[in-house]
Amino acid sequence: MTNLDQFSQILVDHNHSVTKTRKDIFITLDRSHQISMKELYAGLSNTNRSSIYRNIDLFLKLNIVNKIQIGWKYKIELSDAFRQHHHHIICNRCGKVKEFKENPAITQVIKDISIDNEFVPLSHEFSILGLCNSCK
Amino acid sequence: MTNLDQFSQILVDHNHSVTKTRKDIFITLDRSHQISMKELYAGLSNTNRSSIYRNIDLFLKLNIVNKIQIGWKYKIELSDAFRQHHHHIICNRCGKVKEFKENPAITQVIKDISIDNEFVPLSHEFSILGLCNSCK
DNA sequence: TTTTCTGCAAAGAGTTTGCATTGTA
DNA sequence: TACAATGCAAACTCTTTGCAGAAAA
Repeated sequence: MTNLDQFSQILVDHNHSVTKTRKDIFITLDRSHQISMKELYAGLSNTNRSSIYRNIDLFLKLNIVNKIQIGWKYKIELSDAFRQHHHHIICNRCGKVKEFKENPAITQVIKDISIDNEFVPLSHEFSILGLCNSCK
Repeated sequence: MTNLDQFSQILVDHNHSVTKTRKDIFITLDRSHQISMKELYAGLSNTNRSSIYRNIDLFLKLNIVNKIQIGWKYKIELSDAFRQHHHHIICNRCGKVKEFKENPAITQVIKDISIDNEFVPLSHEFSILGLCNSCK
């Protein structure tokens, strides 16, 4: 099953239509690692901005995408349902984003903290900010 | 030395004036854990929004405050220079934010990942999202 | 007194909304 | 066909900018 099939299935399961606009947005996201709203609607010039905003909103609710903070702004990326779970290393100077894989130590910390706080963890974010090899 | 003194010292050290507006903003931040821009300028009705934005911008550059993402929006909080380093547990339903202390396992992960990626880590963010005790 | 900071007003992003039209199931 | 989704235009919120006057060094 391709990512696009899986995506369509999620829409159907939640009684949403599988439209051309939605597939186009999904395909664009699937091709990029993380993308800003601006880049997204620049790359989809035939699609109205409102529709993109409405659909990203829907995708967030259905946990198809995540919103991540990069500096002052945010970007969108596909959720763990479509990509291996990972975190971000962000260069403060050039803004470049690298990814690193989830790590058992992180998983354990989340478990411990959640128990201490009587909290049900559903997701988490972890970013390391600093200077990349070429900027340091 | 109080937080306010330390704050003034940072401004002086970087050749910025210690103005009433800046002190007012700092005092408000010092009284709240994390605060949105809206709450900030609502609480400082005598101060113009532009000045608040300009000063928060300055505070970010001087590492007096941090920007943290809470759901779709961001909030501002004092940096580690003024508060014990910590992370956030955020309830997806009610939006409540709890804090938890830095943990040696996290520190170690950052060290390992940074070495692997030839990266100089300067700061990091870690948030656990899910459901709090009253919402679960 | 000189330089930096603030308030004001206006402009610019970014995002949301209502409604008529179109497309999907 | 009935309902959900889209496009369009307008409104709204959030943030930034230029400039003149006020405050800090």
